[in-house]
Parts: sequence; C-alpha cells; structure tokens
Amino acid sequence: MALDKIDRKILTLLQKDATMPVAEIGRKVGLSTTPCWRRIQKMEEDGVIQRRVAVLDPAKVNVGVTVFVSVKTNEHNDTWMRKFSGVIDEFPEVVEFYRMSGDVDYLMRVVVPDIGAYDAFYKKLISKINLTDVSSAFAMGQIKYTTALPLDFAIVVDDDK
Amino acid sequence: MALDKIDRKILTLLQKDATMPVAEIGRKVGLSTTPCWRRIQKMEEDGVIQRRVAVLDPAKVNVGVTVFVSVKTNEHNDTWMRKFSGVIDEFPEVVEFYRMSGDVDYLMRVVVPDIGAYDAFYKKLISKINLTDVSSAFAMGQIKYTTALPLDFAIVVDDDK
DNA sequence: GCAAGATTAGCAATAAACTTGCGCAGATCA
DNA sequence: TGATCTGCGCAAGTTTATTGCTAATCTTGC
Repeated sequence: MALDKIDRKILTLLQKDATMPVAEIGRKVGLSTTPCWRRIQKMEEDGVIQRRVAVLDPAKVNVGVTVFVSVKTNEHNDTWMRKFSGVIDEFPEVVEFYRMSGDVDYLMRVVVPDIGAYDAFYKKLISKINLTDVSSAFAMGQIKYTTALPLDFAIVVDDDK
Repeated sequence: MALDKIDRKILTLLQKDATMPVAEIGRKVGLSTTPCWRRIQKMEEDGVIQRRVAVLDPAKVNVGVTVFVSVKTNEHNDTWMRKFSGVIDEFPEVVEFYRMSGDVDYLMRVVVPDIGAYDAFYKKLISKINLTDVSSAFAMGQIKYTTALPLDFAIVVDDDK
C-alpha cells in the first residue's frame, strides 16, 4: 500500500482528470502504457483509488448555496447516532457529515438552491429526528473546493526516484 | 441548460461511477449509445459536468483527520480577501474554503494525518498571513461524504417523462 | 392542416483506448 | 554464480468511444 514517486504522480493526475488516457499518463510519468496501467489497477484493488466520479457545477444544477449546520444533542449513545446517520443518509442535500469534538457534536454541509429551500430542509429534518440545538451558518461564497487530497503525507518506501 | 429526466438519470449514474460505458448508461436510461453519448457531451460543453476525477481513500493516503478552521478578521476588503485566497490556494491540505456570513468570516476544511501535522499547518498558515482570530474544530469521524449533488432542484423544461 | 425546419433517436463503420500474454532486464539473496 | 523476484515494455486482441449518415418525431408559421 506504500506509494512511490511515480504512484503519487499518477494519483495527482487522476485526481485532476480521470479521463486522461493511460498512455498519456504513462508518458507524463515516464512509463509505458502497460506498467502504468498495472499500477493504476493495483491502486484500485488496494482501495487507494476508491472510485471515479463526475463532478458537477453546483450552480448549474441549482444548488449554489452551501449551509453548514451544527448540531448539539443530549443523546450521546451509539443507537441514537446510528438513527441520526440513517436519517441524514436519506437527504441528498447533505453532502458531508461529521462527528465532532468540542462544543458541537455534529457538523454537516448542506447544499440547496436558496434560503427558502434550506428552511424546507430544516423543517423536514427536525420532523424526522429530535435535535437539542441546531445552528446554521450560511456560506456567502465558495472560494476553494477540491476533491483532490494532498499526497505529501502518503506512506513511502522508495523515496529515491 | 435545462435538464430533463433522462439527463438527470445520466448525471445520477455518472456522479456515482464515471467509468460506466456509455452503452450501459444508455441501456439504463432507455437510450441507445449515440444519443446518450451526445447528451453527455452537451452537458460537458455546457459545464454542467465540470470534470471527472478519481476519488481517493483519505486514510490510505494518510490524511484521515479532518479539521474545520474558523477564521475571523478585521480586514474586510477585497484586496485582503484575494491575498488570503492566494495563500490558501498554496495549501493542498485545505480542500474547501468558504466566505461565511455570521460571526465567522471564513471557514475551511483541512485534511491532515494527525494533530501534529495540523499544528505544523497552523504555524505555516499564520506565518504567511495575519489572522485576527482562528479556531479549530476536530472531526472525530466522517459519517457521510459524497461528491454527488442532489438533482432534485435542477431546472426542468419537460417534466412529463 | 400541412410543409419546412429543427431536434432527437438509431445504425454502422471507424478510431481510440483498454487489457492481456509473453519475454526481457535489473535487483536480491543464498 | 545462478535462482528467483519484481517491474518494464512490446505486440496482439478486445472493448469502448466517436463520427457520418438516415429516419422519425416534434415545432413553427402560414
């Protein structure tokens, strides 16, 4: 599962553009098609590469507004957490959901067309599960968003190349 | 730029798995290869589909820890914002960055291997730009994360099909 | 109501990309 | 030194993407 310099180069390219032909990737990392292809295969088998997806423009599908929703609860048990997770799973508007440390218990990122749609989401949410304390923070603009993870921390065996 | 039911079906599939052959997508949405391919092309030209990317496993590339960093500033002007954006752009650890309304001015999501790496990031950040107030919230776990946007709000012309 | 133009579907052929089998070269180790 | 292992690359064969062309359906203006 350790990655060398070539693997990381490949991942960097694929994180930017997964449509790039293997032959071209190979050329850019100094490898012919076959070994490059085998490396990609291995990284997919190992689960380093989870999947390849299409990324849409939020504005073009009318979900230009991002809201961060902080949730506090009194229910600090596994059963409740699972129930909450299940409820959230049903909402496609919730694109990220984290269990937090500190004064907030859960944090989620919600995408909607406008404030009105957020209110509708909010009402639907609290009708499905009882939440002690919910607070919403609206994003006025998305300055940076990337699905590409940094590879600087990846485990390495051969760092010579 | 309006999307009909077939377009949304295609997008739903591509948001899950962008490696699926056009022929299979066509079959699933009830279309032959060519028209299905042309629809996909059009949505790429229109920018609805921005790009296709490989999604990696954060743990496998050693960035299993997410930190949300809230920033308050006294500098409420465009010049400073641009400078801040430029600084953030240089940090691959910052995968999301928003300008917020409310008592926090900016919010970013940072991915790192551990607390130590976050501290290193933090030091590097404040050395590059002066920030009035920074507060960090650690995620104990990622319960949901998807790059797929909801298509329920997309603009529609023909809603018959 | 009808004909011209526009839009969308489909087939078939071509081009491009992926995938596999095999052999070769360098590294490792007894 | 020789056996083994690992990784590379060539040359097929297979799958998939892409394009040109035709047919069918829908729109529009009269």
